[in-house]
Amino acid sequence: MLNNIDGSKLTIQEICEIGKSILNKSFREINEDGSIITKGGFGHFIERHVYNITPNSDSSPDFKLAKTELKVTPVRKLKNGTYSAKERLVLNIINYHEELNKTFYTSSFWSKNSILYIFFYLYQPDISNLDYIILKDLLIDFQELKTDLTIIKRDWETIHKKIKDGRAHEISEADTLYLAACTKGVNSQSLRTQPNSPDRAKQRAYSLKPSYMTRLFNKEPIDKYIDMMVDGVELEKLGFENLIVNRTNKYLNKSQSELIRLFNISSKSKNLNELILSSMLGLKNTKISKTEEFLKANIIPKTIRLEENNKIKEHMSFNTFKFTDIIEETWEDSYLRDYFESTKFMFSLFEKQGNDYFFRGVRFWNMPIHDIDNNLHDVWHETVNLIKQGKIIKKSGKITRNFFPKATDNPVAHVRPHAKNKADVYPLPVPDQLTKSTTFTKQSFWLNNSYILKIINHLFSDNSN
DNA sequence: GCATGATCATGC
DNA sequence: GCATGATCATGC
Repeated sequence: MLNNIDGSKLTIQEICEIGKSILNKSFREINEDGSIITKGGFGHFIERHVYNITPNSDSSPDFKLAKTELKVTPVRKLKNGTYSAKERLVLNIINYHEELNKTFYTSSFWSKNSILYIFFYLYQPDISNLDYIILKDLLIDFQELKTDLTIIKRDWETIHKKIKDGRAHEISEADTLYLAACTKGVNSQSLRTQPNSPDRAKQRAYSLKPSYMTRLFNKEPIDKYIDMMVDGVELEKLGFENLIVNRTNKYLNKSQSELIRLFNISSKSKNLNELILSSMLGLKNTKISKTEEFLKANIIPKTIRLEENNKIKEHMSFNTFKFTDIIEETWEDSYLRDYFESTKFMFSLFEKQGNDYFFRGVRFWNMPIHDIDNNLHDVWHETVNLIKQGKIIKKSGKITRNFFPKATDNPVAHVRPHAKNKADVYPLPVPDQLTKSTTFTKQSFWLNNSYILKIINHLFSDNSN
């Protein structure tokens, strides 16, 4: 496009000026020699054809003078007209040995990615990737995003601590809020050695979570979202999760009815507890899940009720899956695995005593990789196998019995109906052996109440927070 | 009483 | 109209 420029010598202003000139253009329009784009090649394409940079794998940023890293990433348009990031933004690969003795500001993450210049293009499933359109450019200087930087710094320290502790093989994306260590390799067999442990760990790269990328892309109509007005000093000292735990601890052991009176809540709905939690955090008329921090970090609030016999009555439900989709997946790229590896939960615990439920606090949790890749994998694998064989219905009648894994079959999860009613169905890829039916009631994966109870007992066993 | 199947309530 | 979070109902 511009052959007389040298990307390595451009200033930030010049980079952005050139960047603006390719907005609303397709890759085909930018490209002049008809070259194709291979997987992951969008970045190289822009480097080569727009900025005259020869792709390399330096530890320094692409634009040397401007100390700015170039990124090109897809968004997709949802049915409701809004946009969301299609993927996490993958940054540099982590060398566990080299990162060991670094601090945040000397880390490979910071030296390469402290300033990002990002192009978002619109992904569309049925067209050639050369026809994707560049929708937007965005310059991100993390120094200027104070709250984000505080959280990202803490995220980096969380990852760093696992490396230091010889636990790189236990790293999970959901350990952290905005900055994550995602797997990056040809396959799950891309293992690397790590310091302080004989166990080999999956190759990982720093990345910005999809939820965070979605917020970056949608930054303009910011009035729709509300920051939690977290205090910078407090955030730096405690970290986001402890800050939330501390704030809500003020209301420990108060009953639901007392809290409703205190906060003047009139609703009788099922999300009552979420409204109570919002009020504890000082949010007026805003759901916690709609706040800036929860949106960026993809934290899902869940309410847990402990009964008087110290048991949890209900299992925990998740999204339904399509029988036709799940059999096309491999475990490594399955929706289920991705969901649990990248989602953090905020559990708020209410314990029953007499006729009321008493607030026992809030804890954050994400599923350990070991549970994901063992027990959860078993349930998923068994389910996929049954669908592929058309082995679904065991006994048909007023109450239908099915072959899917039960809560008693596995310590972590099981499969159960999750639908409007029995007639609310998805198509089966293979007709059911017994009934020849080509559809079946929508199902979802559920976490066993016994598993949740174990987690709760563990999370709430130390009363230091 | 528990495990599993069935369905409700809300919000977008 | 449907996804999502949550809870109810039935049968062993």
